[in-house]
Amino acid sequence: MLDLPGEILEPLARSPVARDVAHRAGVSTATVSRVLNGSAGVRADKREAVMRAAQDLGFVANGAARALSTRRFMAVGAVVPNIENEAFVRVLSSFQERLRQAGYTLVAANAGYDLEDELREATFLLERGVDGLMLVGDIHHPDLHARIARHGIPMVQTFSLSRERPCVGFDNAASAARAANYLVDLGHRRIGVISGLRKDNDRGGARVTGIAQALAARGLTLAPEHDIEISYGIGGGRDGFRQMLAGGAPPTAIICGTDQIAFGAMIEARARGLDVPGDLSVIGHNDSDFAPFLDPALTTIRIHSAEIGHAAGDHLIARMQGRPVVRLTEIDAELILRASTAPPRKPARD
Amino acid sequence: MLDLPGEILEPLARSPVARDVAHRAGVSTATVSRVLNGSAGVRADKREAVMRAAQDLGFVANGAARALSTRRFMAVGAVVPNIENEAFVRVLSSFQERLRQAGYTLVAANAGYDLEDELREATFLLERGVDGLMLVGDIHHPDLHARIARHGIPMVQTFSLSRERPCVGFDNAASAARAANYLVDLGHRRIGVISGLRKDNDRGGARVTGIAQALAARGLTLAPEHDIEISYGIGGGRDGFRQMLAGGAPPTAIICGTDQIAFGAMIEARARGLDVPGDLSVIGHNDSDFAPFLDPALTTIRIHSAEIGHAAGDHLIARMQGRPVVRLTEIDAELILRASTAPPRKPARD
DNA sequence: GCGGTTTTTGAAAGCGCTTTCAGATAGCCA
DNA sequence: TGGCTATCTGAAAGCGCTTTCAAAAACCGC
Repeated sequence: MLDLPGEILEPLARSPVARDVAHRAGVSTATVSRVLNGSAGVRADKREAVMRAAQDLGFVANGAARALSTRRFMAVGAVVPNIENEAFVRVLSSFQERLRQAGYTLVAANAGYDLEDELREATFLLERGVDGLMLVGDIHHPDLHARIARHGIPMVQTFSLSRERPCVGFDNAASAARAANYLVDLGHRRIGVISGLRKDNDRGGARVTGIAQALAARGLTLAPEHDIEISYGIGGGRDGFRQMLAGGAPPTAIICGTDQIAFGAMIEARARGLDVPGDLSVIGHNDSDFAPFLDPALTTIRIHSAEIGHAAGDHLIARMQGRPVVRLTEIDAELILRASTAPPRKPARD
Repeated sequence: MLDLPGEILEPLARSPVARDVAHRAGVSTATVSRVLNGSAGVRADKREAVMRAAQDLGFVANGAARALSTRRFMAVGAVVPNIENEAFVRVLSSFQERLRQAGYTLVAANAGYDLEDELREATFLLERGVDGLMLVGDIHHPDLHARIARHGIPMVQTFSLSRERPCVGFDNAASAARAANYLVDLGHRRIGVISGLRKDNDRGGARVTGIAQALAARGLTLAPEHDIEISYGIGGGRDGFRQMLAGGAPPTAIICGTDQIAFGAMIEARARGLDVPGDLSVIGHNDSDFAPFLDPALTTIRIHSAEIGHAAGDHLIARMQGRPVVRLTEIDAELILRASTAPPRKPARD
């Protein structure tokens, strides 16, 4: 059965509880609790005795009982659109890192870009008793915030900025606009966009808006046939670029919603005999691992995922501990210049 | 404040508890519990009343209290080496899908390829009261299984097969051997391996062993200078292939621990003027999203991650519900042939 | 060695739910 | 309608921990 060194453990019949420890140490459960939670005011000898007894018995406090008693679960929930998406995974990972350090457990759920599903998953987490909640974006089911408020737990939104809610993110419109301006500065006049699904996705929407506005400010327009919305992934990028070519004069540069989409678009461009960046400049989003290794290396907007996760974690921890926080934390996205962008071969003049 | 339609809600002072619902419905908390847990034997009118009262009050049962009472947390833990790794993410995602359907919550933790850390994280989850645990691989800290046993909860290992423990996985040695045999059949004689870190990683180790044995069976050997161990990632693959070239006669084919490594190796090969697959055949592992889109498209060993996750989930759910299960589930990995492998240009004859 | 602190300590009361058990109701048949 | 059984229902006892509160013990200066 069990073979921890030194002592035969109780037959698995019942795992030890605080009372057992108290008994063995010759104190009350109150003292056991005090010792195990590090509160002061326990005489050294008793403290020792409790420690040893707990050790000997292999005592592990029952989390449910503790949670019930303290009314804190020491768990935090996160609902992200796609738990398999690299960008969200990175944020979750760094978010969890912080939580873990503070003794919290992360419980992540998948909303699949659907507000109803997001509400359902968030509700599930609330029922589980999470002490805080992380969401992505600023568009949610109308009931969601009421439900969260009802539980009286703090919430923080990530990835985009919000004027109403606590958030940690960046200005999607501004960073996409920066990419657009960069392309215009290079001499591009016909610029296209391939974004992922924009429904219920403020990030995607804001990016396109930002680009359109940036172009407008320079006297250009985002032609409808150059504004493509497709499903995520490399395949989506290929399809998207194909669609774009189907619509009249081809763009000389495109901005893509993710690096995967950009990769797909580059593949399709090459398949059509177009040179990147000679005939087509390409900009991605997220700075995926593979972005610097593509051929040509991909210019992309780097989202500082780790910082977002850390900041969101710190924010929530602070609020759960009743400390003051700033409502909005902006983590700047950064345009990483690589080889997939260049001036258009012959400056388009339309 | 809150604005659910129809009724003013209690000021957030205290969220409603079962007693409130009981009061409002004119029944006891016992009946409330019975209704909310769907147990039979409650008269229709009372059931209705309880349902409506719960609805009106926005009642959500306190998970901790329920867990304390039922002694089941309805949560399952998973400790994976790297929560950001695509292969593990996919398994976690499908694993969670199943758990979620059965009403369980997944709590995932990161072990970082370190047995001590794995033990620590698993202990943390056990303390939280998970009802089941998923691990990766068959190598663990010597104390880990004793601790799990002490909590009396079921555990399932994934990704590799085990002769001792319940598991869902595939035969890493056999599938890697298949890749090696395929290369030998193509006419390759000098075959190299670039694997990720093998310390505390039975999957990596088994794969290399499988390859070495397959080669041996065909009268070939895996030269030490062609057996490279590097850190994961595209950069690792580049470095690995560079190292391999530094050691004498270059291989005509390599098998890589992940598609990322394979991608890196291909980049390095091209940078050296080697043609893939003309001068070098490359096989990866995992069939990542980008594998079919590389140039040339990558031959790789596809791990059926979704099946592993589902099977692991089903296994654990069954055991938590006291149903019988098979101890070992093998999910075959599959060699996906693409364009990165071909016969060697001039059959090596040494 | 004594009265008056200042620490330590344990008994006991929850936390909010489930579940047992016995009593109350309803249902059924004669 | 009465008696007996089959259903329903509520009171109350936990689940295992934290925390309050008052009592006990230790400490202190004189």
